[in-house]
Amino acid sequence: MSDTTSPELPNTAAEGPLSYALFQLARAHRAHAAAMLRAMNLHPGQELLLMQLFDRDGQTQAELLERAGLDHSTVSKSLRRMQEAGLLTREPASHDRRVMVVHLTDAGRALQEPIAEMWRTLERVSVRDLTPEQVQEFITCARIVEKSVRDHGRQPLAE
Amino acid sequence: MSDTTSPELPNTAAEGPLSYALFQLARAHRAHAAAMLRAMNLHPGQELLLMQLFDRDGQTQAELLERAGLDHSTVSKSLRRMQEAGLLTREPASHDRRVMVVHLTDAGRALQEPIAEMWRTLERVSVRDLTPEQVQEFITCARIVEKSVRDHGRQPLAE
DNA sequence: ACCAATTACTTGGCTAGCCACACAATCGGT
DNA sequence: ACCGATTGTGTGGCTAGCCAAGTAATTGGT
Repeated sequence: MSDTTSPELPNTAAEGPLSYALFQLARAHRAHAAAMLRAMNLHPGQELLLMQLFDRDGQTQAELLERAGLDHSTVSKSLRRMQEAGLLTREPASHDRRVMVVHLTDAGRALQEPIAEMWRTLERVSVRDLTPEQVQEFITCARIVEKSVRDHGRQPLAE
Repeated sequence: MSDTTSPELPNTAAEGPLSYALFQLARAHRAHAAAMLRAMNLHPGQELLLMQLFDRDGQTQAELLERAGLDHSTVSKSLRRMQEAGLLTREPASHDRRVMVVHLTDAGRALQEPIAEMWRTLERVSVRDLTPEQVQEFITCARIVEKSVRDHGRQPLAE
């Protein structure tokens, strides 16, 4: 079985306690999600595009990459592999022959419930030792930090 | 400039609110770290190995991958590239010719302060809109969730 | 003393993800 | 009507990261 021991924290990590804790948590969390995704023959990241298609089938690649927040080349390659895997189809739009319209196949739609179950399981495990108040506070803080980081990207120093 | 708009959250994400918020936060956070690492000609992940070497120079690859929590092949390739970049040296140990002992070069050691500064900057941006109490609570919860996820990997169902 | 098991590392193969570049189709200004 | 700018997508190249298989050196059991 894989090594589940928490990594030793280097001294430099003390320069960013929250950042380093977040980084380690995210890796463990993502690894656990990846293991469940692999059980349904999906690679990490593919579920995000599928989830967008569950909400609205027939989106263009531009819409998908915008909503998923990914690079266009990443989406292009990932969709091609999922097409080869029989999860979706890609056809050029009639009105604009540049855009590729993406549709789920039955096999793709069949993953909706397994993916939802994956998120439920991941959530159940994650919040296992937290109080409901801690869960809410964590989510609130996560969104605040995410906004801070994103805004800083736009406006490096607004002082 | 890159797209800093927060991705649209799919309906399926509601199945795991904390998990999805964590996932989105981690991506934005990591992207910001990656941008700063790129400014010092480092790729994401390389700073983790360097930080271990800052703490103790002359470790073996086995020690490094254990402490960093990475796959041995990932470490092998990453160290080779950093060696080619002149950041470190790898030499077989005299007592056991299987093990590779890793030493920092001057160029590698020179990155200690820039990496520390990167973590400080990342931390400053991250906690910008949080109270000190929220920061502490977030770190506490992050460690609890990390432990829950790791333990679940070892012991899927202990009921 | 010898051979199997273990250990440390390397390599190959795959996908995610980014950037940079290329290309085709559409749009827009003149 | 034309030509430049923009938009949507694809491709190549790079690294991270995982798994699986392979190699070399050491250890251990008989």
